[in-house]
Amino acid sequence: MPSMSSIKSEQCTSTPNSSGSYQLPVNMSLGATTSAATVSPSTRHNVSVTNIKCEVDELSTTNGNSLPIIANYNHGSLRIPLCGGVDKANNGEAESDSEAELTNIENLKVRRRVVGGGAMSSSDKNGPRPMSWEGELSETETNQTEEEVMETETGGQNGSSTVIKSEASSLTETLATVCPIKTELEHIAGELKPHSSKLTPGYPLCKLKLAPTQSDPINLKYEPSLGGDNSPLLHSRNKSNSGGHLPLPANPSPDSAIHSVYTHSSPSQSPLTSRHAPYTPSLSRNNSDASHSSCYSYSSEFSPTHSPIQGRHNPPSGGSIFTGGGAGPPQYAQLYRPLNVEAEAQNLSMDANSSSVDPTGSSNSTLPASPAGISRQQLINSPCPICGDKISGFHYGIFSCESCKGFFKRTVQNRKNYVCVRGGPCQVSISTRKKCPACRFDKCLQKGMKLEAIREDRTRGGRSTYQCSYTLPNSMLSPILSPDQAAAAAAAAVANQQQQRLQHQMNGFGNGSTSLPASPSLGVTPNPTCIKTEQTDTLSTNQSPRTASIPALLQEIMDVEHLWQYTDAELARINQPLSSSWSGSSSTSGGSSNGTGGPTSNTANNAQQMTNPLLASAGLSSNGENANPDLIAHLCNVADHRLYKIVKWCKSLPLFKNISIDDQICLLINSWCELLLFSCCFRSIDTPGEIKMSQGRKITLAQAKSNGLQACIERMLNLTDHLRRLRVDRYEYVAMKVIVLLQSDTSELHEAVKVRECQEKALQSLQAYTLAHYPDTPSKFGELLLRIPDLQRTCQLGKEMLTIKTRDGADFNLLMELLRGEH
DNA sequence: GTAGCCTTGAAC
DNA sequence: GTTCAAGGCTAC
Repeated sequence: MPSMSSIKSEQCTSTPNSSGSYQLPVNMSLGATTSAATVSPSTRHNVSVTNIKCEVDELSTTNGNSLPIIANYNHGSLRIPLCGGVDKANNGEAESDSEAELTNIENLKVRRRVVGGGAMSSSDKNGPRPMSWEGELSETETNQTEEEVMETETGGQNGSSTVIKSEASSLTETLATVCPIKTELEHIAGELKPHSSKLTPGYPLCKLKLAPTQSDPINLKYEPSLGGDNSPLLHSRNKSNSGGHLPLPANPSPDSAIHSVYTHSSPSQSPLTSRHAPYTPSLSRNNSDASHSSCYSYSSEFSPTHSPIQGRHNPPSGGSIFTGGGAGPPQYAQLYRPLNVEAEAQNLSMDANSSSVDPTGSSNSTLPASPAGISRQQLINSPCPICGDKISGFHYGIFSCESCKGFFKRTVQNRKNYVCVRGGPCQVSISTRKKCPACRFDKCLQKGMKLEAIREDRTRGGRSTYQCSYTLPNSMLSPILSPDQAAAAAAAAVANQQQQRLQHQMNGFGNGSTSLPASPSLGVTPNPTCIKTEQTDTLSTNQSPRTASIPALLQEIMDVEHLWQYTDAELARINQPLSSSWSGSSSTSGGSSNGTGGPTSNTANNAQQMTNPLLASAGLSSNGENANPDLIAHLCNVADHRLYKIVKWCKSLPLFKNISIDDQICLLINSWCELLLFSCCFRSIDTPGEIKMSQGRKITLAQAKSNGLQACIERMLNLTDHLRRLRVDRYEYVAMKVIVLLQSDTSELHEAVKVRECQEKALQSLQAYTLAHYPDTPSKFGELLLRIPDLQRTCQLGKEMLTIKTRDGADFNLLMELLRGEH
């Protein structure tokens, strides 16, 4: 993994060319190896823009690294300096370690996607109707195990905790062999839970944990062979997991860190989703096309030995492991279409027609019924996978009872965000399903209910056409899939659930009718240059009045900007320890190093870190008067939370959602710091000479000098001055963030072209916007882009400083892991 | 808020 | 016309 430091610091003078165009600093990210990023002329997207062409020239640095320093924009001659950081040679060792770690992880990475990803393409419109038969089965066999665990958990808080650990452990073991990254997520999920419980009142992040929220046999049954943990990082974490914290490994992988926070916090980009057409966060009944190409995977309640499924149909053409002829339950494939399995583990595809089943339950095939199969009626007679009640039909993606159907409908339609007072998971049964709606909803998602099945327009009648995306449980996978494949599917199952949950959470934002914080209030000082702050909820996005001169894409980007911001409630909770009861013992991240409240670094470092621009960029900081030794850990944890916010934000971006998960992670690794610092600078536009932190706190250059942060703050001030001079408004700001995020010139990208195209769209939108709104300053677009190299260099300085300041061994979670990874 | 029953309407 | 998965209604 190239590091930022691989780019040699260099600064040039920029001048516009005679044609008025600019060279785009394409290589604004961190790659040591760069490629030409060409933004080809395009007239797409209904945006009238000047054609953009970006090319990157490479320049050999003194240490032999290829340094892209020139981007030719629109045949222009303006040479944009690319600012780098320290010489790569200075960080060669660390980088090497990082790369080695990444290589390990990369090699072990779960296969998430279908090659080609075309299974869900619109060309499959002639497929069968979705669902009808593809759905839940009896959990007769699994109930016992589940109930046993539930009984344990109902023993109280301790019991609950035990169950959670047990499940996490089980899942860890399940995934450890082949899915080290996912396993890391489990650890991080557990670690971040305390964070979350303090952070988000409406829908705590703890609910985003990857560990099953119920005692799910999916994760309990599968017991892969261990010993396949090839990740030193994972191994380290496994060993130290007992404490519930995440000790940093000796050679922490920045990739793993980002991956962890990324997938954990927002798995909305599930392998399934990644294959979909652009996915709208809204709950709309708008996917009829996609529905015809729907693929199904198993519900999570399969019991292979008690399968109620009857296989009566010819196996799909093309063949798959599910089509019979071998060991395992091939009959399942004739009724259930394991999308996730196909996508992630097998790259299989099942022909929809061939897998169709008569919705009435009557056999329409001459194939003999499977001994294990049952009719639809038998299927309906099975217990509801959520509560165990009688199944009434196929509702929102699974076979469920009427009450759970209604509950799911009410919860989604009314955008309820329940919070489990116990922190979950609570038992959900017929007798207890009313007790904890939070856990019940969790289980609905876990079992496969789909948010998109709820019709936004509340249209009645008709057949629903959403995409069904169950995840094959390991109990089903194990006989027919390799442990790798099964684990991949299990991971996808969890991710799918997380995706749904996050989606629901996102849909709840900004809606006053929910129990969530009433609105996505901005956690930072509103910028005076903000010309529009349309904070529409996702459901009403399409109906919101739009300014015609604002490109649709830009508006979409703006619409998710609230995810970047902290709510007032979040800010209040996060900042609480700064001013009151921060005792140190609650250091959620530093449990292994400073959990007792002892100092983790000296006072000087403390003071410096309190005003560290990176922490400041997180939107939170101390005023420097709080000398509590654990403040550093707290602030860094705050920065961790900021990373989570970034993840949530970026995964909701209209462009970003269509990028593969691997590339999303890569992009995020490369740009997270730039994004943070840029937001901090933008926030400070109205305070010349000061970098504005949260809640009105500011840091001046003089203060920075005393803390040894002069260089970084100076650059931040300089960048802020430019932003002020350019009168960067909020739309431009959000567009630039996306452009910074979508750097396609890192060698790690699997689909660099796709990323480049996405960036191109963002560029076009920004250009169209600036031309439309600032016709008197046609150079504004180019000048905005010119600020990105400044941002990069500033970021590099900030990271270096923070890295130096924290080399005393303190454990600061993701942020520190990222820093140690030289990212 | 829950949950059983009813109504609706697109797909077949 | 039938099916069935949506949303609606309403007693509790």
